[in-house]
Amino acid sequence: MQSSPDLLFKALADPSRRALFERLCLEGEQTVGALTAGAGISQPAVSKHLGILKQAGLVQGRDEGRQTHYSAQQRALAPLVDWTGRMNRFWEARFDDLEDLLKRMDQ
Amino acid sequence: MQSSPDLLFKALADPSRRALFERLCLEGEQTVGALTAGAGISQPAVSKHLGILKQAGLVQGRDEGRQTHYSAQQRALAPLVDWTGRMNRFWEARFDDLEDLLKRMDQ
DNA sequence: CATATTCATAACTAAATAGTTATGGGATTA
DNA sequence: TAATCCCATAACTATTTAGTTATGAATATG
Repeated sequence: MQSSPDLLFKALADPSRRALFERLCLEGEQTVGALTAGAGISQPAVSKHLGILKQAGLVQGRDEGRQTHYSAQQRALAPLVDWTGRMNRFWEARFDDLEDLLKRMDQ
Repeated sequence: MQSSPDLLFKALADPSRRALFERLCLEGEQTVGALTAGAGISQPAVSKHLGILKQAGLVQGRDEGRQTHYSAQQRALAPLVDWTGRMNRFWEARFDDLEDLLKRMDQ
C-alpha cells in the first residue's frame, strides 16, 4: 500500500506505534501476542495500533492459523525520506542563493 | 534547540504545522502575518503552531519591532533522517542475514 | 498623546485519540 | 465435541488537541 507523508507522520507520531514499528524493524516478524508482551498496553490496543500502522503501509499482516504475524514494510518510509530530502534541498538552494548574492556583492 | 524524534514526529504530524514548516523551508523567512495570510486558520492558531514548531526546534523566531520573523531551522530534521536511516539499516541487516542463510543452504 | 498594528496568551469548545473492558469468531487441542 | 487460545472489533471513557474569540502588551504612526 502506498502512503502519503500525512498518514506516515500521523502513524509514527504515537510513541506506542513507533515502538511497535521499531521492534518489527529491529527484531523482524512478530505475532500480536509477542508484540503485546513487551508493549505495556493491552492486546486490543496493540491490535488497533497495528491496524493504523497497516493502513499507513508501514506493516503487513500474515495470517497463520489462529495467529497473525506482522512485519515491517520497508519501502513505506520512502515518502518520509523524500519529504525530508525535499525540505533540505530547498534550504540548501536558498543557502546557495545567499552564497551567490554574497559573491556578487563581493565583486 | 535539540529535539528527539518524538517531538519532531508530533510536531510534523499536524497538516497545518507541516504546511507552515514547508512554507518556511521553500519560501524562507516570514512574519506571522504573512504566514497567517495563506494558512486558512486564525492568527492565534498560527502563533500556537509556530510555538510548537519552535519547541521542537524546527523553527526560529527573530523579533524585529512589533513583528516576529520565523525561519526554518535546518538541522532540526537530522534526528528524523537518522531514525529512518536506522530503521532501513536494520532491515537491510536482516535481509543480508537472509541472503547469507540462503547462500549457506545452497552449499 | 491617541490610534492603529502585530503578535502572543488566556479561556473556552468540539473533535480526535489512546487507552480500557467486554465479547465473539476462527483455529487449535484434549 | 468441548474447551482453550489468539486476535479483532465493539462500546465506552478520559485526555489531548486544534481550532475559535477575546484581550493585552509592545511597537509604530498620525
